[in-house]
Amino acid sequence: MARGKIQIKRIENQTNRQVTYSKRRNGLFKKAHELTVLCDARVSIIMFSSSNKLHEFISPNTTTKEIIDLYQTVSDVDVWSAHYERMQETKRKLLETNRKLRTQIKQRLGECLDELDIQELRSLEEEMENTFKLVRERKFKSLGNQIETTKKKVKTSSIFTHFAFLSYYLSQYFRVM
Amino acid sequence: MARGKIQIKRIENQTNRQVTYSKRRNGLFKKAHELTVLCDARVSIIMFSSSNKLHEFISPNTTTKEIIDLYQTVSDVDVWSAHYERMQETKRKLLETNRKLRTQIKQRLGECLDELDIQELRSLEEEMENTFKLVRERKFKSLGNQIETTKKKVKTSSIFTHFAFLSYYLSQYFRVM
DNA sequence: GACACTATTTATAACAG
DNA sequence: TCTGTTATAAATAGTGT
Repeated sequence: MARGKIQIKRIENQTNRQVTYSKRRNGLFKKAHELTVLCDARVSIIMFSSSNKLHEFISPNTTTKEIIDLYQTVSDVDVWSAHYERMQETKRKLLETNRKLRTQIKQRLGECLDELDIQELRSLEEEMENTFKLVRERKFKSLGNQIETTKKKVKTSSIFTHFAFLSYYLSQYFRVM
Repeated sequence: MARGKIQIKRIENQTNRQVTYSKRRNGLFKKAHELTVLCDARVSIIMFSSSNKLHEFISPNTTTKEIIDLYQTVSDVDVWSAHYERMQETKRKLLETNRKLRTQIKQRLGECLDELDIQELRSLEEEMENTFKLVRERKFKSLGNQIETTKKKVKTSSIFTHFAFLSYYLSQYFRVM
């Protein structure tokens, strides 16, 4: 018997609370099911008891995941938004950085030079000149290393192989100079 | 009046269905609220009407996100991972692209040349040489444009300004040659 | 469409076994 | 702790405004 009007406030007695939780949970789920059938709706109920026990209801012919995905799509107060926005921002910045890097590379390939003013062209020219020298030196050094290695290998390699490399080296050497 | 036992089956009349949906939804939310207070529980209800309208209930002092996060932790249903993984993958790829672009630029600044073999050095050398020429030509052309502009402006500019620019132009010209 | 009424059904708090 | 009973509160279908 519901003796006296129910006061809606926390049931302090642990046992009564537990019993009421169980009963009302069933009631709630029953109502949810009726609503589903009567009104052709989809309902997801997720609940945690005071002891953090999970109970859920989900309308037949759907899944909780489906409902949550839809919820995410439809609702503006997007539970995922904090993460999502942050990642979107990161992605945006990375794309922007990549774009700038690509422009730099293009300019170092002689493209998009129109965008540069005379000062920028001068810097770039100087930079290219320096790097060109560095690369040339490096290549020369690399060739030097190779000929050293070849000298050491010469005893075990055929005179033909040795000669072939020497020819290549010399051609590169004069190309470089 | 609830005249006659309610049959739990879809209400075919569109209007009645809509009304019942609204009424029962309120009833359900009220019950959920009572359960929250009486039993110290947390409840999340997400529902979609037959016309895909979203309605939700969430216990006070919590958020839908919290409940869903907890739900995900406790149950095995993996709600966000699909989205999350996809974005992580995108980010990873962008960072990788970014890294490669930076390496290319460094090499075009004469750094990190150790990583290149002789063939790569040769390509790079050639590329640098070509670009250097392009940049030089471009600068020369840019200077040419400036002197043209200056010629046209000469009537309205002082002879001093004109002479000063010409000196600069000539210094650049001989620098370029 | 929202609200008011009301006969009835339904849910349930307190209690009992 | 659970299951059942029951007096009573609450919900609500159908109707009217």
